Amino acid sequence: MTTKERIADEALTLFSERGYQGTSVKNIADAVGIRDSSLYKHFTSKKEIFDTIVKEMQERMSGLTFRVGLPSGESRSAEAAAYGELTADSLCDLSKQIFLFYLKDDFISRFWRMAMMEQYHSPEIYGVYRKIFLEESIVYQTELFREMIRLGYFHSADPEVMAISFYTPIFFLLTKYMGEPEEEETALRLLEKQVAEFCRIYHNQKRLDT
Amino acid sequence: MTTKERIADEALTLFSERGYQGTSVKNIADAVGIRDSSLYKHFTSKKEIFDTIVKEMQERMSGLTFRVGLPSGESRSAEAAAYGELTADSLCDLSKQIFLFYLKDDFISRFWRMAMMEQYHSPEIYGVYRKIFLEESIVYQTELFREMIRLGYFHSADPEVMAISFYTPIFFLLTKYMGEPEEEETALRLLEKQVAEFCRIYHNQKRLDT
DNA sequence: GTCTATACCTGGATAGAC
DNA sequence: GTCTATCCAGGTATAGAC
Repeated sequence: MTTKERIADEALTLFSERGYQGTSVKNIADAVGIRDSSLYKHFTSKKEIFDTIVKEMQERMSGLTFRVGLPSGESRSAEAAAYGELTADSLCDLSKQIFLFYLKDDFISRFWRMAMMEQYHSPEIYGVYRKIFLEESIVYQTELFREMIRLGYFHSADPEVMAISFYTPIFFLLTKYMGEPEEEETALRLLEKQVAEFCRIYHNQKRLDT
Repeated sequence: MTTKERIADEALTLFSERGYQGTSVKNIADAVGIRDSSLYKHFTSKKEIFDTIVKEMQERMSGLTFRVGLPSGESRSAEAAAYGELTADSLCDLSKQIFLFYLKDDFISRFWRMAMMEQYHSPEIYGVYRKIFLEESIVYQTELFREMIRLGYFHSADPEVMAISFYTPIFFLLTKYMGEPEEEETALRLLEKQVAEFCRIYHNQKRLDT
């Protein structure tokens, strides 16, 4: 890890804990173990460190067609088919994986926290935050459920309603337990109950026998 | 409105737009139309202004047993009975009222925005924010659905799952459309669909005929 | 590429006249 | 209770030696 990378990394940690304005260049330099003035050999300004972090997140998110847990490169109908093979139990596991990915991935979780705090201070982070956590997930899952219904894996229903029903509890629990890692078990138990109910309502058991 | 109240009011507006640290005492004084030094005749510090706002919110929230739209003073089973009389349509109206209350009430919406940004900077606001927007709503609605199931207004189901299913879309849509007031119609349309589906799943139509 | 030293500014807060 | 004047701390950023 180069010094430049270490600066960005420590900055993200501090930004996610104290906010952008609550973090001084000296705080970052201290965390890295250099003098604040030395930091300007790597970045021209504090703002540039912030921008670099945002850019890094954008790249990670476009590289990773994650969204719902699958590697990129596959077509939506291929993904839908893969999901369709899932039993209710493994759909539950999947939701937990998504939940824990956002909660535990060092970069993502720190970025989420920072973005939540800073979304109204810069138009750029406002856009990135909303795109990733509020819009793309819903759009993507809507298309996925639409496809899965078409293929007969789920009962016929409004796919957008399904996407919102599936995603909003995950979103809520992430928001709620992001600040309380020790309550992770509680969150997972609640999530489990929600997904079980979701499956009870929408999942087409019969399709599994064909 | 006294000068002291105007200071707190303008401060809340600025805090909700730029954050606590992003707002200077001079910014607040300018908005009120006095010099920054004069402000210290009303508050001993910037922090005290912030604390006053938090306290005000706490008082509003305890005075108003709002939570789901009913005036305080009635017992839970009385409330449940009142809700039970609702048709699916009026339950939908109710959810919109809750949504619009949080979104449109000047004080609440500014406070929400500020709290979202500042939750990790002061333990006190962390507590208040989570209590109001993440915990109390769920706890309260869980008890309410439990009662309504007992009275036969809803099908038998896990009341906590119902509360989460009912509240998390509202929470998500609030988070999403808080920054985009011009998209209010979109949000209401989505909310309507969610509540209709919720009623389709859980509401006991037969009970309405008794 | 790191250091010391420093310039420059803004922000929070106080003193004291009116 | 508002003003002017002022203090002091801390923050961003630059210059120049090593």
